[in-house]
Amino acid sequence: MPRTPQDITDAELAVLQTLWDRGPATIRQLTEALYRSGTPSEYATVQKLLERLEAKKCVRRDRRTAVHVFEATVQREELIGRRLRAVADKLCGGSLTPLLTHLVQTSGLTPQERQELRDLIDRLDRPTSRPAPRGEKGESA
Amino acid sequence: MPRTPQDITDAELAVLQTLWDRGPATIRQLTEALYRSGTPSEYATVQKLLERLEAKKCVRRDRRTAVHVFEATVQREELIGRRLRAVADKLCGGSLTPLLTHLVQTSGLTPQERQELRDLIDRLDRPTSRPAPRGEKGESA
DNA sequence: TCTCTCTCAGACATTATGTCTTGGAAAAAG
DNA sequence: CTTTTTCCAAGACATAATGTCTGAGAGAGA
Repeated sequence: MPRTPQDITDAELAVLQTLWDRGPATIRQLTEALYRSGTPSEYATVQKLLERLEAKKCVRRDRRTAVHVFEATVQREELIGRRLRAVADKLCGGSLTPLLTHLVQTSGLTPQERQELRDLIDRLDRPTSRPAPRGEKGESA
Repeated sequence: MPRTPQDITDAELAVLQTLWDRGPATIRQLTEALYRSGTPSEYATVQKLLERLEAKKCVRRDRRTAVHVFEATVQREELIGRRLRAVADKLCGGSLTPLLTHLVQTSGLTPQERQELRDLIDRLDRPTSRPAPRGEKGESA
């Protein structure tokens, strides 16, 4: 049975993370961010990874400039969604609710997080009202 | 960058699914469940997959009987948890709450499912019917 | 013009993974 | 007890994915 190739590999993800962090960038900038040195091989590696990311529609390349500039076209959220769906497909017959149940039960939510979650669900019930959009939930890096 | 090997591959998972569905079984039983015929090659393939699953502690082999009997030692739930944690590690700095948020927002819950989810969360607040809640390593923020 | 960096295309090495072969032991059949 | 069948064990093998690297040309700038 043929194996399912990974949608995005670890090395590719590292590049993507850098693009997420620093915004559009050139190969050289990415190379220096990922490796310390800028050896030709490393440069070419990043280049290849970008080429594959482009083929996978995860990155857009601006070819108008002499030195191409790359930009992520896939957001972190989107990737998360993809991976979650992959897990659901392989282990839950495609349904996402088991994942939800699992997470609620095992992720050790604090009372505060539980309350936030409740609020989030409540907000789904009446999508018309748009309460304070300021999410105090800080993204941990 | 060395790539991270998959914890459990697709073919291994197929074997595991069969064990989950039918309970403890021999290689032959599994082979016939997975393939229709029982050609020696296919038998050996299943054998190899079981061997790897055993090495990964996902399956226990009872060697006391002449014909070994295999049993899953990892439940579906557990695997789900592992994969979710993998996603969290790679995309959310290890935190599971972003996954939770994402799922609540995008999985298109029906009003009934939303209510069930609320009930589930409420049950976490007063674990009266449930004895000690699952021991969790104190992590997260 | 000369030099430098870039792009492009593709080679390469390593590993993962699914498949298959062989050799010998144990059990079953006679 | 001998023959036959089935099983276990160890490992070879082929393919594909993935990370890395090389070389040829093109274009920009000094």
